[in-house]
Formats: sequence, structure tokens, C-alpha cells
Amino acid sequence: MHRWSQVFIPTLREAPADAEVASHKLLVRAGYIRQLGAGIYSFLFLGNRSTQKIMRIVREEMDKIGQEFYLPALNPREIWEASGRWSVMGENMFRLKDRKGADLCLGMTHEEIMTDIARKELRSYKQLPQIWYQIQTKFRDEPRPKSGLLRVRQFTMKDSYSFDIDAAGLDASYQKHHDVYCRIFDRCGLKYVVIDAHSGAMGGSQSQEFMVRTPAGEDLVVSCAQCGYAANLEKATSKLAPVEDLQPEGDGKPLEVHTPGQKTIEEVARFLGVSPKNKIKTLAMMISAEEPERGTTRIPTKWEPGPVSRAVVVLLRGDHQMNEVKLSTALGGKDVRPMQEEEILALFHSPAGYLGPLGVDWAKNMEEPRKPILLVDKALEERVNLIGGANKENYHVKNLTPGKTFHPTAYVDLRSVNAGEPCPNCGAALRIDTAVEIGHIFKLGYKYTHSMGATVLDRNGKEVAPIMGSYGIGIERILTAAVEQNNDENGFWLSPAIAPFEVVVVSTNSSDEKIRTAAEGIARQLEESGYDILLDDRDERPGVKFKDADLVGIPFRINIGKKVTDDTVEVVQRSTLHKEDVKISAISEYFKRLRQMPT
RNA sequence: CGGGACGUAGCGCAGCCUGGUAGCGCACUUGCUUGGGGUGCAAGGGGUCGCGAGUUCAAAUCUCGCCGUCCCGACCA
Repeated sequence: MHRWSQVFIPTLREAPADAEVASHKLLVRAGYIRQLGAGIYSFLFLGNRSTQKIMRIVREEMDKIGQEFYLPALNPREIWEASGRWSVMGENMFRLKDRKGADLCLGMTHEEIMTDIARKELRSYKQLPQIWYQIQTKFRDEPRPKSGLLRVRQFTMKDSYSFDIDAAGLDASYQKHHDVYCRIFDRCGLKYVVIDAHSGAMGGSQSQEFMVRTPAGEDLVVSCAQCGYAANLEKATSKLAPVEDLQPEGDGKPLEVHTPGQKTIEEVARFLGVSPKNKIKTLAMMISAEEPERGTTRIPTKWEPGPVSRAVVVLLRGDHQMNEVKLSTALGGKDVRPMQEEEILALFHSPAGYLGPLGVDWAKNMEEPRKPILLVDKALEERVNLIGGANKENYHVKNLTPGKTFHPTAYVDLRSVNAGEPCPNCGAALRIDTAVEIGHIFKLGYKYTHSMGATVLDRNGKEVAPIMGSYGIGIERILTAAVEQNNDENGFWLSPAIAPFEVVVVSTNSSDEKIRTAAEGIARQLEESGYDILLDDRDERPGVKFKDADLVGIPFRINIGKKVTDDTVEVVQRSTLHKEDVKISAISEYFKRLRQMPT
């Protein structure tokens, strides 16, 4: 049993001026954490108890499907060179030198180290599948740490890696992680959604993120309340209401119209008396055609113009917005930037405001090198008689039909979904929320086993690379997300499973002998029944103790006051502030029942 | 990396413009008081005013440089 009078719980009446989001303010005020530097936090007594409990849950569940390792956070450069990520990780990786001048880094993730063990030790398909996990400190030199514990430079991650002989095996390992993650987050008392995430350009075939909705979140989640569809904004699609196409004008061939001074979609649409939905939005972009050099320490952080850049032109429906991540993914993960004025003139021979697809020699397909790429959003596929720029100042063109009057390099989904658009599955209105990512499961494929040369013999005696998955949970983010999800102006409340204590026993008057001994007795009794108890035995006024108890995240409180003469105490549930009188003799029984309840 | 703000006691802030004894609330210590929602009274302790230069008889205050933190953007396995 812990006595408040003897432990260190530095609660604050006021939050530091730096703190903006609820979890940051409250975790500092409740004495869970203190800041050491930008994105660097110390965990004090309560904070550590809570994260330790989270880790225990993670271990219990992960042990059902895998084996716990413990890998070094200090990594030699060579291992990261082997996968090519020494340079890819760029400035996000903390780097240092040892006394001999050798390069080292602090691990941001552990695919390399795990794959190194696999390539040295795994010999036969008979040893597969393997699921290896660890709970480890990760270091990432974030460009902008923020929001308290939400985006930090040092944090604890449960990361696991699966090795399977084939794709079916990976499917099974992936599914096991999915199910175990759900159990972990359920046990932590979180409300979360599992969303489809874009798996990036690195050959990953499937990826899902576990997200907790909160206004403090940095990610955007598109979801449907009716059918449960949920996806990252970078992946989400929507069904579109049909659009009535325009009738062809004249002979149906592209027809130039004079649109003096009309540049924006809205201006042109109004000028010509049509809807923006019948207009083409033309976006001129540039990509770098070259990957950063491997095996060097040169970190290309910025767009570098030069002969390697290549034009990419995107056509969207007039009222749609482009999603840059979708575009980048469609281009194999390359960085994209808007064209400069001179580049626009060079390609279109026209100033911006009148750009369109005609008169440019587009690449016929994605494989064709060097020629400018014309990507047309899927919402324009099958559409006819659209209006776009004429590549001539003060002129637009009618009767544009993709595939007929011009030929796209490819049709790709490139637009961002808007809230309220129909769900792609069921047609109900989609919602968009900000959310925090607490877990991520990812089918890696052969990226690391190939690049690092890990192989086993299959049943035919042939050398094959195992297929991998990687899976992560942010330990502190579970705590942070829980606080974001359950708080009010007086504090927050955690699920008993992850709260530093399950019950705080408050003696309302420590100078009253009867009250004090009753509080001691109840605390001891509950502790013997297996509960984590904090006894507030401080010589403080009741108001002070109540305020503190409400602040620090403990889900239940027992007030011991004047009613002890009646053998009665008061149990308060923090989440609802519901109060109930309970006989002292019935207190253990009462909590046995409460423990099953959601908080 | 671009834009903005801030840095004075553990926390929240004033003082700076107009240079001259470093202040307030909370917290802390001691005593009394009070005892169901941050009691009241009294007496105390605690500050390299982020760091370094410069101007000046004199710098928290003016000038320059640096560092740190936060916010917006860029970025984010």
C-alpha cells in the first residue's frame, strides 16, 4: 500500500504555459511527467506505474503469439548501411561517433537488427514461422516535437517482426498481430478504429493503423458510422454522385473559347455558365527522377532541381482537391513539388490559369522514360465534353474527353475525400476526424530479407528469403490517448488496468482518529483482496484531497468521513462522478463487481 | 528549414516602452486556526532576471550575437 504522505506526487494547480493539448497539461499537472527538453520527458512515480502496467498488458498478450527479445538501442553504422537506410533515414536519425571515430546511431526501429539475427541464425523452413518482439526505447530526431507526449524524440515502442516461409504464413502472422493488438487496446480501455493505411512505396502489400480519435491528433481518419469503413485520408475513397456531362458543341472536336482574364475554376465556370464539376483542374508538378545515392552520408533534405527532374501533370474534377500522398504513392514514393513559373511556360507554352492537356507529348505509360506524365484522376474516367485550359492565354477548350481528345499516361485515384461524401461501401455520409496512431501493423514483404541477404532452405532444399512483417505499438501513446479520451477540466481517468492505482482511499479528516483508522483498515483490506491502493493520509483539508484525487487518473475513490460511525463510506466513480454509500463490511465485494465494469 | 511568440523563484504572471532598492498570486517552512470540494491569520525561506558581449556612472530594462522552449507551415519509419 502506498501512502500519499510518503510518495512523490507533485500536482500542480496550473499547467505550464507551454502545454496546449489536454493530455500534456493534465499529465504534467497530475505529476506523471516532467519535461527535460523538446520532445524529451521524464516519467515520475505515477507516470511510470501507468506505463509499466501498459507494458505488462502488452507482454501478456504478445507472449501468446511471440517471444520477447531485447535488442540494443545503440547501433553500428554498418548494419544500417546493409539495408540502405543509413542514408534514407536522413536527419531523423540520431548519429554519433565513438572514441575511435566510428559511426553509430540510436535505433529508430529494429528491422535491421532483427533481420541480422535472422540471416545469421535461421537456416530452415522448419524454424519458421517466428515472431520476435521487444519493448525498447526508440530515438527519432523529429523535425518538430509537439503536443507533450504525442510527438517526442525518445519513446518506448513494442515492436515485433515476423518471419514466414510464404505469403500465406505472413497472412497468418499479420492476423495474429491484428487480433492481439485489439485485445491489448481493449484491455487498456481505449476506443479505437482500425484503418487501412497506405503501405507506401516500399513493396508492402497491406498495412493497418490503430487510431484513437482526438482533436489533438495529427492524422486524418475517414470513417463511416454505418458500415464501419475506415481509412487513412491518404487511402480513403468515396462514391461520387453521378454528374451530368455537357452536350458536345459544334462538331464535337475540341473547341477553343475566349475567356479573357478568367483564370480560376470558379471564374471560368461562371463565365461559361457551367458547373465546376464539368471543368478540368490542371495541376503542374515536378518530381525528382532519381533516388538518393546509397551508401553515402549525403542527406538530400530538399528538392534539388536539375536535369533529373520530370514533369507530372495531374487532372482533377474542377471541384476536387489533390492528395499529395496519393500522388507520391502513384509515382513510386517520389517527392513532388509544384512547378515553377518558367517550368510551366517551358512545358505548356502558356501562363498558369489556362493550362490543359492538349498539345503536349505525354508519356504513353508509366514505364516510358523522360516524357511528361499525365495522370488523370479516376473521377474523370468515362467523363465527356469537359472544359479545360487551352494552353493559350485567355482561352479555354470545350469538348475535352479523356482517352479520346487526349491520352492520359494513367488513371489514378488522386483526390482527397471530403466529409459528407458517400461511403464507398454503403453510401452513408463519411466523417473525417483527427486521430492519434497507437499501433501499426505492416506486411513488409522481402525488403529486408532481400537487401540483407537472409535466406533459409525450403522443403525442396532451395534457398529462399523469408517474408517479413513488422508491427509496432507506442507505449506512451496509449497513456496519452487514454488521457485525451477521458478528461474534464478537473483531471482525467484511466481504466483500472492501466491506472497507477485502482482506488484512492481518502480520509477526509486525518486528525479524526476514527476516520483515520477506518481508512487504514479499508485500504489494507482492499490491498489484501488484490487491489492497487493509494491511501491519502495527508493532513490536508478534504477539498484539497478531492481535487488531487480527481486530477491524477485513478478510476475509483473511497471517501471516509463522518458516516464511519454508521459503518458507511462513499465510493466515487471518477468517470461519472457517481457517488454511492457502501457498508464497510461490503467494500471488497463491491469492488469485485465494479472491477468488471467499464470505466 | 521558413514564419511567429516567449524566456524574471517550483508553477502562473507583472516590471522592460521612459535604465537607478526585483515584485504579485499559488506552492514551500514555522505557529495558531479550520476540517466534505484548493480554510483563515501571522511570521519566514527561496531569484546567476536564459547565456555572452556591448552602450552607460549605472542594465531585468537599451544594442548585437548565441542558446532554449512553444505555436503555424514544411516534414513525419
